Amino acid sequence: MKPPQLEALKRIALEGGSPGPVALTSKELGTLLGVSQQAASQRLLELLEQGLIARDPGGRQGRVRITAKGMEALRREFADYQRIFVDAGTVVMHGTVTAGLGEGAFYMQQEGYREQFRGKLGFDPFAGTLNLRIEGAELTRLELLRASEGIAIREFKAGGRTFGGAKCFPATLQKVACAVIVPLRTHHTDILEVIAPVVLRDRLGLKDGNTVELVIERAWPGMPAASL
Amino acid sequence: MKPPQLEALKRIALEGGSPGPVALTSKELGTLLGVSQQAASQRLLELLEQGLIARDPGGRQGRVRITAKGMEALRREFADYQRIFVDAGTVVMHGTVTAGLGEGAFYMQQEGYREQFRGKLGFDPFAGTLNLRIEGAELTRLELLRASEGIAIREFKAGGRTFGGAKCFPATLQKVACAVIVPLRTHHTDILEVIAPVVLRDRLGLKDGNTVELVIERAWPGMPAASL
DNA sequence: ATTACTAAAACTCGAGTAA
DNA sequence: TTTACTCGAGTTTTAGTAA
Repeated sequence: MKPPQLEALKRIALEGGSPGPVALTSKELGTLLGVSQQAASQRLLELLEQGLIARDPGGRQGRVRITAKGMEALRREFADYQRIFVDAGTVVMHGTVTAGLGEGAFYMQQEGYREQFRGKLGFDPFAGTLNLRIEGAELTRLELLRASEGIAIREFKAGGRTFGGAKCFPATLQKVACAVIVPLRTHHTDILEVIAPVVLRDRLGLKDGNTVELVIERAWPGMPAASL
Repeated sequence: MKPPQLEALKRIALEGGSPGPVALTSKELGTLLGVSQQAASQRLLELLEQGLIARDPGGRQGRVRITAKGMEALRREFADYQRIFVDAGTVVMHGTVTAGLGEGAFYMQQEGYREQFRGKLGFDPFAGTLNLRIEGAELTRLELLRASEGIAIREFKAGGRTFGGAKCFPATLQKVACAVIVPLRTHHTDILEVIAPVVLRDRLGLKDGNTVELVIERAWPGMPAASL
């Protein structure tokens, strides 16, 4: 299907052509598309020929509905946009460097976590985390991340208490490889914790209040389906 | 933006142009779009001129990324498709006529429900429900319905027990006006209950195992925003 | 290799108009 | 009213080719 035809089909759908039928003359469609009545008539004939729409048979003219085949075509298009906005393998987020309370370092000292990071991320993390505050519209992406699978970090027991499970995602912070950690028992905050084999603050000269760009890998080819 | 330009922008996004940049020559883009290298080059120039994409400045040529403005345009398009598939006012579902356990009739005899149906749906329902089993992909639409507002039916007490709240949606079953009832305390089943002023089984000659098409009104102009 | 210009071919559009 | 035909004008595309 050619782009102008797709545009027309989408327009008909937006006007209520599915499950339809909807009253829509070629003149009206032309106005909606910003083309002449003749051009709109042409589009309708093309869509008709491809079996993407049907015209009300016995009834009066000017009634159009989208066929199952037409809806299929639109759904394929919808899936493309979902890939772009929802299922994108890479998520970009901007965060403001924020002082943590030091708990990050406490957790990162636990050998139960460290051995998992070494094995699953391929690096030995520095015993501390960089806290990034996420704002506004990008909080949606944090939700997307929480809903994603990631690399599982098991819970474990040590020193008479339980350390909860988490998941992490490989990421890049200004060209430095790192990882984002999302606790499973999530305390819905706007803070994202980043670990790396180096001291990110020193390496990148970061100070509280600086804004950085983080590229997170949500999904990747050959991603282990089950790492639990 | 003209349809062919939108098509090209979407293609670039699918190839990873956001946050990009992605390596994409005009020849490759042409192949992906089914047009010549020259036409693809033309598209890139048009998109560039509108500020929808940017080319990698200092670096080697053939690297493209989509700008914030370009992503905005794609998001508008995405929103259109969401309107078509997610927010559509009318939901069409197919169901298989199924024998109920008779509880439907018990509930439909309660005056506490009947008076609400009379007032809010505008018809006096027959004291029984038609059970439709929903299958496969259409279960998603059932979820959509459960997430929709609908017309609220309040809970009430009678005979020493509490009858739970529900919501209902005006619907049409093979040209007969009816309504779909969704209990608030939903027992996530694949059964949809339909009520009508007539005995649907008799009126339409339905038998267990028949498949029928149900057109449900999820939203309508002038819909009461709050009926709770 | 790449991008993008020119010129001709191929389309698409809208005005006029028939049915 | 409406749809959809023809035809000239304008636009887009492609091949060839320069940079």
